[in-house]
Amino acid sequence: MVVITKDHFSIGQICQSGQCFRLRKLEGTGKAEEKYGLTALGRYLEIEQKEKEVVFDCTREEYEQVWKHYFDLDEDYSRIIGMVDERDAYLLQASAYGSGIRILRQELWEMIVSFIISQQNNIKRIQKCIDLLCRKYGEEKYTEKGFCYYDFPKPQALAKAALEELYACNLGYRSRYIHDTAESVSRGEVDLACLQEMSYEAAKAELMKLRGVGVKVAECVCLFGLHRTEAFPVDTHINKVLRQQYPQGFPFERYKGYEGTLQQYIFYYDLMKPEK
DNA sequence: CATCAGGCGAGAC
DNA sequence: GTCTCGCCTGAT
Repeated sequence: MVVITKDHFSIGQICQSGQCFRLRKLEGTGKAEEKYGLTALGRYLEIEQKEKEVVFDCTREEYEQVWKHYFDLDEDYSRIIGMVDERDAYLLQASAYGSGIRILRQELWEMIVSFIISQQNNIKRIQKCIDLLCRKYGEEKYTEKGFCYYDFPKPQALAKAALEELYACNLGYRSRYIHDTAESVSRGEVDLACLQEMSYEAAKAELMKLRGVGVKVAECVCLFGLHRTEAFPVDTHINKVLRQQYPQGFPFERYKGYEGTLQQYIFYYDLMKPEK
């Protein structure tokens, strides 16, 4: 057990922010007891959200070596929120509302597949699709306590899948995209290892060579899979907010390097705030 | 029944 | 280069 007491860190908000589709609230836990399960990096982790602290069910060593980095706990998010223009009432409200969100450092390949699936789709169904893919094509593993979980499938495993089988995973027309993208990556036509070293624009262009990856998906992959926090994915929610709240244009210049973090606050606020 | 969910690709111009 | 359209599928 590792107990973390840190500002701007809410597992519940991260879970609902829709950046990680394999962080789930465990059934049967309510307001009094909020427990979450996360499958990532070939591991399974249980996390409990308490009033002012987050409890990781792992050793101090695993926390220091793996999860601290994964949850971006070295970044000071109060500094980012503090950058918000005092006169920008909307952004002040949005960033305060989702102040416990962090930009996770997730796995690149998983992000590519997950955000291809996300297009014209809703979070619930996206999670279901990913569950099915993991069960069918991911490696089956067990925790020390005997809990069964599945790794995210490798590119080669998905490239081998028949198109009909992908349709059976509820992917719909995205089946073709997943199939072709898995082939491109497993053949090395797009080298994922190189992306880390590339500039943001170059990495984005490289990702867009993959079928089913357009501007929006590429930006999500850059933000969540490469931790390029300058990426600012514009989807239907963000588009609506930009039209309604920023008819003169969003002040991107002011927030250079942190656009993606603000995008998450705006997205989450628009998605979650009561009575729209 | 129509519309929408964190869009994209193909084709027309 | 920009614009339009069709697309799997489940929820409302």
